[in-house]
Amino acid sequence: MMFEATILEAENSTPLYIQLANHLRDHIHAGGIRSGSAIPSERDLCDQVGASRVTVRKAISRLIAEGLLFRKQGSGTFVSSQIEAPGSFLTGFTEETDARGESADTIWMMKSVAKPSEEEQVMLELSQGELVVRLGRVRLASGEPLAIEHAVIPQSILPDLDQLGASLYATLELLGSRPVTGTQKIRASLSTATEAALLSIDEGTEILRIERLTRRADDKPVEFTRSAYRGDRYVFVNKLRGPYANI
Amino acid sequence: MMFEATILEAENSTPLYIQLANHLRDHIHAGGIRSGSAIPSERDLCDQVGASRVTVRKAISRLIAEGLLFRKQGSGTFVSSQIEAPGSFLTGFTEETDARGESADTIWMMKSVAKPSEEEQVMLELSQGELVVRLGRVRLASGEPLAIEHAVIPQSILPDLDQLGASLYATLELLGSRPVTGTQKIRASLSTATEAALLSIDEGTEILRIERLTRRADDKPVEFTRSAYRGDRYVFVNKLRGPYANI
DNA sequence: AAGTGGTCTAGACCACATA
DNA sequence: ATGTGGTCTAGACCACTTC
Repeated sequence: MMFEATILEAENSTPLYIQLANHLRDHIHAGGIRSGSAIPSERDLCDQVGASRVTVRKAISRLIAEGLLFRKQGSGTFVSSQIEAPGSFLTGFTEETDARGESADTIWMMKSVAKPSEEEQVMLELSQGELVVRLGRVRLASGEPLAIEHAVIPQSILPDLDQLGASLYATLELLGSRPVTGTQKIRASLSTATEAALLSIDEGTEILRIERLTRRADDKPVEFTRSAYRGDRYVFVNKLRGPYANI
Repeated sequence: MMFEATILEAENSTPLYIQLANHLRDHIHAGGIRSGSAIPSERDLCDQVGASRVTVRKAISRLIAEGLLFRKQGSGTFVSSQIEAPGSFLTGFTEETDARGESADTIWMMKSVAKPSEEEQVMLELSQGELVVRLGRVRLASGEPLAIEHAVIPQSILPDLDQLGASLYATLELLGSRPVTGTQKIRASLSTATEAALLSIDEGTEILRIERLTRRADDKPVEFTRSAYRGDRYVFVNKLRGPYANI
């Protein structure tokens, strides 16, 4: 592989290391480097793109954080063998379903501004009197009901319900409230009569319940979502990565 | 807060940025800085400990990856408000149970070297004829059965069963095969008769099934574990972090 | 011995926040 | 205006892998 010095534009407001990471990612995805093969050494990349080694390492670290590359000291930096999707994170239902090759649909049950419950007030760290947006949805995969989702968002974060597009996460990103951390609680349970009706299953069938609280970089809670997934059709897949994969 | 230049030892083989991260973490946990308060600026830390800014930033990035700190551009670096446990990762049953303040116990059902099943051969990417170590355990929390775990490890990674201490993960770390990435599949299900007997529950009760494959930094599979948790007592808690929290 | 990633320095300029 | 984090450079030495 050989990059040209011209691929990085100093005038571009995007940091050099992100530009370089994007170029490398594109090149690898385009088949420029096979899985298991080494990318050029850090010093070679410095020469090729005209950047310092710190910058090159930062670009590589980003792709390592995504799971696309891994380093071997004294040997080189290599393309991971993973078949998996690239480093999306904190994905919503739509992205996840698309990634599995299924079509995602939504039946809206609720979309309103309301007073928070006591629990929601605590979870979302709301100030007295602050309102919330409630989103109730039945989620379909390949045309069949798969999950019930009930999301609660502080109104201060999503002041206008009309701003809400197809994807909640895409909307939040646009509004500068992209969630970057969170906590999920997952447990096995049995379906209630209401859930059974909405999901077209029998009452008392196994259900996977997921409770998710996500936060912005400044730790402000963004979204509290409770979901109930059909236990017979849904498997929660979870990629693990140690905190020090990159640093 | 004021650090002394003497806290960092150049002769120590531990990198400076890790020494500094450890000192900062200890200082914060000892109550030296309250949640929400700012730590000293990066340049101040440089002066105080006699390190370059790159090194100081790397130390801080590590603590951000752990979730202990967060940065606000133009403003400062602050201690996160979380009450949660520090940044352990890919935790095993023992660590997790301890963290909840419960006592963890184990009843061994199996500890042997055996031929892998076809599925295990594929999952663990074994070469022809390679054997595996099987560990079958009932896990107790506060004296009551909580889960059944069945772990499979390539014999090449754990050649001597006597090396196995109380914690599988601690042993793997010692052997240089610390898992750093992995994939988990979680689903809701109902207990079989055998599981019900082992867990002291009724047959057909809700069960949370977890399947986990972990890998080393060089992508070699380390451990394939299937677990069955009592649905009425166990909640799987999962912290989320975007890939770019640090870089 | 040569090449690779791992660590580290001492500067510099920019964008943003706070006052 | 000052201080903060965000980016970037051009070197250096070390530890490890490979030949």
